[in-house]
Amino acid sequence: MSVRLYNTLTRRKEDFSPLQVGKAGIYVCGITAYDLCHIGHARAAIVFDVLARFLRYRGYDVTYVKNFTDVDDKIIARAEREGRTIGEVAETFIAAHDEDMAALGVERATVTPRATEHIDGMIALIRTLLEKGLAYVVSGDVYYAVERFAGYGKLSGRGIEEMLAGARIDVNEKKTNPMDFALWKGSKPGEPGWDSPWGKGRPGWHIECSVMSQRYLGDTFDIHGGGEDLIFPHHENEIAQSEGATGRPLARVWMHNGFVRVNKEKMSKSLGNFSTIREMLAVHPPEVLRLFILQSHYRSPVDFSDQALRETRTGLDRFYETRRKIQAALSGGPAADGTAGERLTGGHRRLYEKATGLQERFAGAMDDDLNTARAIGYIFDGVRQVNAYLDAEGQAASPERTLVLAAARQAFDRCGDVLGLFRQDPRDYFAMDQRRETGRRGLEVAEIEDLIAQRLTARQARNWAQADAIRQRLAEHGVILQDGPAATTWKFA
RNA sequence: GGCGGCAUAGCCAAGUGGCUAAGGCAGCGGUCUGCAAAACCGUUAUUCUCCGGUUCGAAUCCGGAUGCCGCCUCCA
Repeated sequence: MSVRLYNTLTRRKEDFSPLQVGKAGIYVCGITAYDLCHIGHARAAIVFDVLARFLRYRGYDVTYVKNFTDVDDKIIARAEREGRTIGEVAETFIAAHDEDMAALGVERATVTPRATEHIDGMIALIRTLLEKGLAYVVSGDVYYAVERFAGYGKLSGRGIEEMLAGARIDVNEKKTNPMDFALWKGSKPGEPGWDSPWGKGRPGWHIECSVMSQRYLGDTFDIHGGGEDLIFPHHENEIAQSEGATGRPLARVWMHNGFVRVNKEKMSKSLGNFSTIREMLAVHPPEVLRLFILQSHYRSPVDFSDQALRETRTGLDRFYETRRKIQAALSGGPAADGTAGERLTGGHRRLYEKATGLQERFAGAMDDDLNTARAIGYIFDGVRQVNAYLDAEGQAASPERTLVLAAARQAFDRCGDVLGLFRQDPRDYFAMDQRRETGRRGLEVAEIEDLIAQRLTARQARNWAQADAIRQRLAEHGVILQDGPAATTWKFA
């Protein structure tokens, strides 16, 4: 079974076959560093993080390039407004981006180039395009002549004519064709800029990606990704630039993640209905955000709401409850003692086979265009089976139980590694949640635990009325108690 | 106006020609518990927006209708 990926270019799922056996080169358009990242950025980052992780799991040597756009009109505008340089503004938001992504468990890309580090390359590429007659200079600006590139529109599936029919593009007298786009923009006095053969100026938005992808991955590489809003014009223009210059295909597979919506409406900067990652993390555990996103297929739209996120948290809590039980059973139990899985019988054997088969089923779902939703379904199926086992034949410690639960734990860990989920220590997961929620609700962990201790005393005296009164009092603050055989644990509702 | 996507239970969400339509959340009944909570067991879509068609067989393919959404402009 090989990895199959949906290719926007062909509108089909295709078997992934890299240019070089065993290697995969991926380029994903990163952020423009002029503001905090929102949950749409989080989705794109998480989706392609999972792609890279899964390809590595499948044995590919992955080179993942994700750029930072650190020069652009919006950065310039913000810098002007705040009396800072564009470098300072970009630096601020790149650092914030890195923090947010780390919180969400997004691994750093192999290479994270910045546009301003590649101005020379951009100038060289624009020169080539001018030499090939694909671009023209107008008073300090350079434009790409779209109608001279035969393949223009092949990614987004439309022709120049029909795009013009829709015509909401701004009128710019300098352009020969309204669809032409800027490769280089001359700087106005006072604006930042770089010297070029066409005067002081700055690059257009699309040229950086053509240059950086070629620099780190070559003329043609395996996978190019980004949000679906980048299909047009950004990726279409990248194709025109790169393929126009090299005469070779840019990327073999184009992957685009679907949008984040809020109340059934596209979430976007222009609509102003966006939540930053930070705002979300103040209310929800980071792993819940990640799980919520991966519970839908990456190409479908996903609708955020507090309600939906709370439900996801309930599910994730359940996973970690089970993980905690496995941990407890394994730390107290005897060694597996050379017991062979093949010799197990009954319930031990059933779970052992489920556990050892989980990875394969999981990977099969992931092979099918990164079907994380189905893959996660298999994991939760495994969770239920582990719980059922622990309620039945797994109650007593035994070498068999150790073997079976260790197999289950390993299966969860291997799958979790690919998703970037399910890998915290259960104690840390619950403790983190408790810390955030006590902070939000103005409670103290010590207070709560003191009440729990008082209730224990009452319970030992069989004073149920008082014990229940304490539980009720905690419940009013959203604290739910769980009396276990060894101790009482608690969490927020 | 042009192009494209989606429509599966109370909600979220897999499933793209053939085994009982995954999984999560919520609900209900039961087991366990001092009572709860958690966990488990059972249960909640004879049917996949509607109407036609292809096929031995369709949620899955084709045609049409309706509804929702996205792109065509900076956007992950």
